[in-house]
Amino acid sequence: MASPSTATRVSARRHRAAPVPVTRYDKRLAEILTHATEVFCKKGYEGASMRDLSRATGMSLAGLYYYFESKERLLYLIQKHTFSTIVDRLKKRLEGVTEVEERIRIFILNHLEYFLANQAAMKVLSHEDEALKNGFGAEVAAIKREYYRICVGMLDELKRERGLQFSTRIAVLSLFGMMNWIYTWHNPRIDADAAALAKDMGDIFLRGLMTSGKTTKSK
Amino acid sequence: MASPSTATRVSARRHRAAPVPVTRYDKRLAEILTHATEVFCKKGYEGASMRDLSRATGMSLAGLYYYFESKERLLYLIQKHTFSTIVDRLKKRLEGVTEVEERIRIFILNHLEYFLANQAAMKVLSHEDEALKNGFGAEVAAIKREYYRICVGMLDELKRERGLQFSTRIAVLSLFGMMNWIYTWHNPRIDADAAALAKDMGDIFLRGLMTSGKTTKSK
DNA sequence: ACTGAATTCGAACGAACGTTCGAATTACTG
DNA sequence: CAGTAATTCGAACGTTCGTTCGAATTCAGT
Repeated sequence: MASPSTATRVSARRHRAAPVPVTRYDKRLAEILTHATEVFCKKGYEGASMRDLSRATGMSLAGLYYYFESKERLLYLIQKHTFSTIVDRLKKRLEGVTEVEERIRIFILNHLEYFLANQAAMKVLSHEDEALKNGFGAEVAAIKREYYRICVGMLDELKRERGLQFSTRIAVLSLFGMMNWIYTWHNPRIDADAAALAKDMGDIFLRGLMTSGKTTKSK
Repeated sequence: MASPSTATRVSARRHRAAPVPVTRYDKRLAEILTHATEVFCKKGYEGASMRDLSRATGMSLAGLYYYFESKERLLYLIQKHTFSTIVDRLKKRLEGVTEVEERIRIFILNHLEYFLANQAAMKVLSHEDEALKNGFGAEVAAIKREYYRICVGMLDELKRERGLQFSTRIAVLSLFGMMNWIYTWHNPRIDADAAALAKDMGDIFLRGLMTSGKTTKSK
């Protein structure tokens, strides 16, 4: 029998950093995902055809369907992998860091670094947000919610710790807006790198919040 | 002979607030644009079919082509009209206002008010940014550049007047990010209105810039 | 070198796409 | 009310879409 095509297997288990077999299948799938990401980025999910993907990957139209069962599932695989990776990296970076402001700075830096290093994937993630139908969309939305809540937690802590007053929801979503909008304008030839951008945006955002207290500075 | 279909006419002249004839043609076109905006917003430009538009407007598939010669030109009409309107309103509101900070506040308020009052149109404008091919895209891009430059001018003035230090480009694009991202999250049932949002975002942004002097953080 | 499983392919499917065209209908003017 | 222009439509066009399927090819283990 052939045709796995569910692409859920990805070489069996994933828990507890096993050697990770990285079968032929996995490598090929990863290649396809990379090329597909580029195409989706350039033409949009709806605007990209399976024939475009076939051309970009060098694989026949029918051959692609050995690796995933539908175009929508392909987008799901890209989004799921991209978002999971960024969340995982964030958690690793936050380990052991307790100071609130530094945690928020790390959050911003992690986001922007990954964003710029994987521009195509992040554009697909941001731009094709609503492209997945009910079934597939739910799982990606769950990861997004987790990511969102991490940021909410940080800002709530900052608020409590320094007695500030602002709407956490608006603040978080404003921050996401600043960062995610990058995919519409960032030009690696003229714009600064992730670290510099993270500093600038972090300055604007944090200083903006920090002077928002109703309390007069008592010190 | 029939079929204007260029849709450039829009009842002849437009300069100098004439009575504006508002012909039958103009009214019908405006109706179609409204419905089309809704459809593009819901399904995306590529994802929306001419048959979807036919259903939404109640007009036959062929009938639509009496008002515009292609789907792309329809998107162009929507974007051009939306963007021109927001720029016009901004200029009117800025007349006579000289204080820098107030001008920036007006800029933010104008943007958010129009954004929330015309959510569908603004989402189509933001989201389908790259959908127009060379010919059509250039004109919309020109309006966008003008809008962008207005904001750059304000921030440069703020910078000079108060002796601040920050990258105008990053600041402007961060502000646009904050504001434009709204289309991905704003829920009229739970979120505040434009005025409140403009205040919150204006506070974060302006205070963030204002304390951006050379001064190091005071611990 | 042989063999069964894993991978790839050419060719085709029906459906949906954007667009066209001549005829039919509706609205306006005299 | 007639006649002309403005508007709308049904039906079809050629293309391209996502997907399928059986056969062909390549790979891994003996």
